Amino acid sequence: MAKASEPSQRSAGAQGVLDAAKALFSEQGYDAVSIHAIAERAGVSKANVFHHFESKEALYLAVLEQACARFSKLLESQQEDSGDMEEVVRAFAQRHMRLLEADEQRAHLILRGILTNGERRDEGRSEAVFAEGFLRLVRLFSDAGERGALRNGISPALPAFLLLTGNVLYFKLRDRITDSAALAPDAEHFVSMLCDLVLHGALRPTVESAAS
Amino acid sequence: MAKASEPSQRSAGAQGVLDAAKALFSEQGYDAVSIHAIAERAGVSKANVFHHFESKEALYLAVLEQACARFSKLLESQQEDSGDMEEVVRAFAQRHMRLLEADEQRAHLILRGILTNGERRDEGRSEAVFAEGFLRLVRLFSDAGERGALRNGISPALPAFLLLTGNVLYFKLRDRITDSAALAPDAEHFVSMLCDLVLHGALRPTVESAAS
DNA sequence: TCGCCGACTGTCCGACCGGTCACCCGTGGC
DNA sequence: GCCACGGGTGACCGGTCGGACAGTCGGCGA
Repeated sequence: MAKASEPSQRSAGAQGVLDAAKALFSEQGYDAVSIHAIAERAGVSKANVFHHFESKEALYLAVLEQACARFSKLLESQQEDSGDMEEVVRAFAQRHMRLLEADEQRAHLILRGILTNGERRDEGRSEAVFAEGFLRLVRLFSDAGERGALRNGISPALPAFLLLTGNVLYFKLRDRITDSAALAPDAEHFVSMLCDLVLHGALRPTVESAAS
Repeated sequence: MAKASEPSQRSAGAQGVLDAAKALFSEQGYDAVSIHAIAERAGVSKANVFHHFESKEALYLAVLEQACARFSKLLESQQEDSGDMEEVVRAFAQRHMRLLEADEQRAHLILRGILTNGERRDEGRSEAVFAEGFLRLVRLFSDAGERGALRNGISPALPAFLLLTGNVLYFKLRDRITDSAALAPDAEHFVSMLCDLVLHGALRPTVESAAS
């Protein structure tokens, strides 16, 4: 049977189930979604879902795996050799945000996997794709630290952490903050401002950055 | 019946159910926890749970309400009139982190309510307790901005956002980062470093902060 | 033409879900 | 002695869950 294999190219029916499951899981979470609901949304019978995936858990894992794989692929296709490190960091953060916004279901799915700890249903896959971006950013700041560009007492992991979690939480919460306290007019402005603050807060001042 | 009232002083049995529910909800989420499991943990019968709370949803809400009320009370009991604003911010963030750590179940419960959007089971209560701290911090930075202490292009909401979300995500993820990339030896160091970065990144440099 | 195979379905199952109900029991007031 | 009452219980309800299974159908290679 083709259930356990991973041809990365599913049959049309299986992909339809996968898409329906992705939509529902991403917005309601694992427990709140029934196989019946997935089948209905995909326009197939419930039994057909089990024909393509051997269990609900396996289906969830397949959905998440596909999401992580695509996100990861897009993330690592980002080159980062364009001159000075400030620009590299800004470009990275900006593209990271665009990656989140490119497929909101995918992003919410992965974030759900990271933020709902304990359950361990995803076998750490969503965590891994987060760590991937995180470690790349850490390396950038770590290199800067070895060049003496980091301020004293700042761990290289901190600005990396703030950049990523800032992006992620802005993405998750933006529609619930907008009016109470204006954070930013849109995502691009937010990322720009975020980079500005974090870079200025983490890096040792240079000569040309004397102006505020 | 005492079900709908809110005497804030439950009977011993009811509080036992409430405590068991808090523990389970906070670590598994609403859907994954059954009344049976709550009853078993509380050492009472399932029917007894319904004797004290009229539905599962009402029980969840009661748990969350108690958690939010206590967190909110502790949060607003923090005075913040101790000299210069840097120290006020540092103290605020430090106490905010201690508030998270003081009762991890409570913190996870509230964070779950904030991060699992959409479902709207909590009627926005956990969101409100987050906004409470957020708006207080925003006001601090907003005042600083009016005194001209904020760097150009920095919205007062941004440092407030970073401080709170930094705390929260460190709290949620710390045990899954520790070895891969050292973020901080402990929570107190993290908060200290976080404040350092955010304040330095948000505030206009003063004369005595010329040293890195 | 036939047989096979994979996609797909209707139907059924046991388990468990949230919730109800009649009932029991210890205690305090009369 | 007796009754009212609130905490607590076991048995039970309808419904839904994830999952199993036998079987139908259409296409395709021999």
